Amino acid sequence: MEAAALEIPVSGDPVKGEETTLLKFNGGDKRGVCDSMKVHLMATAERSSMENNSIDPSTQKNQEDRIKSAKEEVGEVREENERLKQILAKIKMDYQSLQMQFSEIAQHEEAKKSTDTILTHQEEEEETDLVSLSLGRVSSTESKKDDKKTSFLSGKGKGDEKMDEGLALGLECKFEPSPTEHMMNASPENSYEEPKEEEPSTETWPPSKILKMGRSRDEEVLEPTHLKKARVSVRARCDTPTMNDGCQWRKYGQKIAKGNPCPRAYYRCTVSPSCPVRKQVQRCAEDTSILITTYEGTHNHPLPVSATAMASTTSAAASMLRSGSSTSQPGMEAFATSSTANLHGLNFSIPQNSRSQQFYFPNSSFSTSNSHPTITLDLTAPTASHFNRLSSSFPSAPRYPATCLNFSSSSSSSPLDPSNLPTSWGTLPGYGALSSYNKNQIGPFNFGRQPPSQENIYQPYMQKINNQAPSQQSLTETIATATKAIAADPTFRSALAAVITSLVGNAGGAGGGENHVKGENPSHNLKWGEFLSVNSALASSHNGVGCASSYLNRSSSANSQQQGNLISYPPSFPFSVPKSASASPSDHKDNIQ
DNA sequence: CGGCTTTGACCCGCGC
DNA sequence: GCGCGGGTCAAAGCCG
Repeated sequence: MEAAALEIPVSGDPVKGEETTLLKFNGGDKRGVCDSMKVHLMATAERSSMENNSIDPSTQKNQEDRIKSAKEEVGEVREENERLKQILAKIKMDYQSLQMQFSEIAQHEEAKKSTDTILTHQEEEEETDLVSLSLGRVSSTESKKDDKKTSFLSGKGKGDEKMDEGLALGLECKFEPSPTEHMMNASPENSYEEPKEEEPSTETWPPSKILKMGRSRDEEVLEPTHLKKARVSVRARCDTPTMNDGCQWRKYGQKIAKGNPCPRAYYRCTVSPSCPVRKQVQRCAEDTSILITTYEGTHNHPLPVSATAMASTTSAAASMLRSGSSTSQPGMEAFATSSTANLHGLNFSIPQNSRSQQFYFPNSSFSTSNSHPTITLDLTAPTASHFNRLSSSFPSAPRYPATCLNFSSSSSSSPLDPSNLPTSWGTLPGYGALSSYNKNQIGPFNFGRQPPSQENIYQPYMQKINNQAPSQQSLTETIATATKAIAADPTFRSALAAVITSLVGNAGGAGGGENHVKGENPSHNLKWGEFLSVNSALASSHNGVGCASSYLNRSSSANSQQQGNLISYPPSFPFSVPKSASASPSDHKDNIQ
């Protein structure tokens, strides 16, 4: 507030040449005015009292005049004070209004920048081969913040967040192999490109594809070197050595890769002897709680229903990757721009010429390294901290994915929460404070564990397990989101339509996949809701450890009533219950019955 | 005993 | 051509 200084000449009798006193005060300060008046009056009184010693009628008149003048001055000062107060009030109001306007403008700017920063961040990520792709995982708080942006998509209550989260992943990335690929492979390049689907969501494999999928090296050699199999990398927080994607894997090697002290394990699909699919599992060096699973190749056999979720997800991602690398950029750009808000984000990095073009979708990313185009599904980082992946997302970010399957997080009531862990977990060597275990629990994205031998390599890292919580969105919300995305982006309509079809059409999880070679999973015969419910029950009764499965289980039981309500959710992630995370054949021996 | 994991060796591609 | 690193093989060991 400005100081309006008033100088009030307080003069004595001019005639007598009395000294003049200047009273200064701040206009807005009422107290200052009063004090000034006091001073003035006191000075006047003193003079009058002194002058009274030599009483003189004429001087008395002068004193009275002075008093009057002083009173007048006081009145003037008061008026001035009032004026200044008014001015001050005006200034204050103006300031407040300007402040509000500024805040509004700032908000608008941030909203605009949110999309701009996307591109900026993508440039940052060009340095890496694998660009993070977080499928909408957002913290609970962040998700609320993002509600503004995505509210038009979701428009759903909080209660359903959990379920949607699991489904969101499917919606965002799950594609029915056939329709999606047909669409995506429209470009000439794709005609001979190796299928990137890691795990097809359905059994409907195009014959041509199956023929392509030879495991023999001879066939692979035929592939153009520059078009090696695309890879789909899934980053997820998981306390278990590998995440259970529902498929059967056999470990055939392990190496210490450069730049990461954590060993990289190599698995191959054992569902079919000739299945060419490989996967690599490695912990993130910067955040060992994050498990990076990279899929390569395409299954040449029907998949268990439990494996279709991840298969669909990776398939969709791979399809997008291929599409992005082969189709015209405008298409992808359109997809990116229109889907950014709707689909919780995919970050596409599509090299064009020497420089990669990236299209940001908050939680997902595409990138193509030289020989292995890779798409990373980052299920670890909140959308907002997408670019803080690897390191910052874990410690700081609330672990409440808003839109995706929650691979890594668990709520306070999560199975990973010590308070909820089976008591027997307390002493499991590989899990720090955790303990022994019995069986894996069934469930979608069941991050199963591996035998102790394999867990050993991760023992040091298991100690970082933290309590994490899932947050999921409703199926309807997700579908609404996808629907809007479709509406918004013509180039991606088909793909998302396929996704939705796959999600909804598969509801009930009937048939589809076949049970594992070894060990039947009774839950396969259950509908989605039943599946979840059963899983919940099993989780509690068998000391289940699965990551995502437990989350979904929980969400299922949370949204419904324990095991009571059987919500028929699409079997996006109906994974089986392997004993080990790798879901190896042997693992299924111990499938929960 | 069968099957899986482990792990060192080997192969291959790539960059210098 | 050489070295490095990624990926795979396969024998040995382990486990149920």
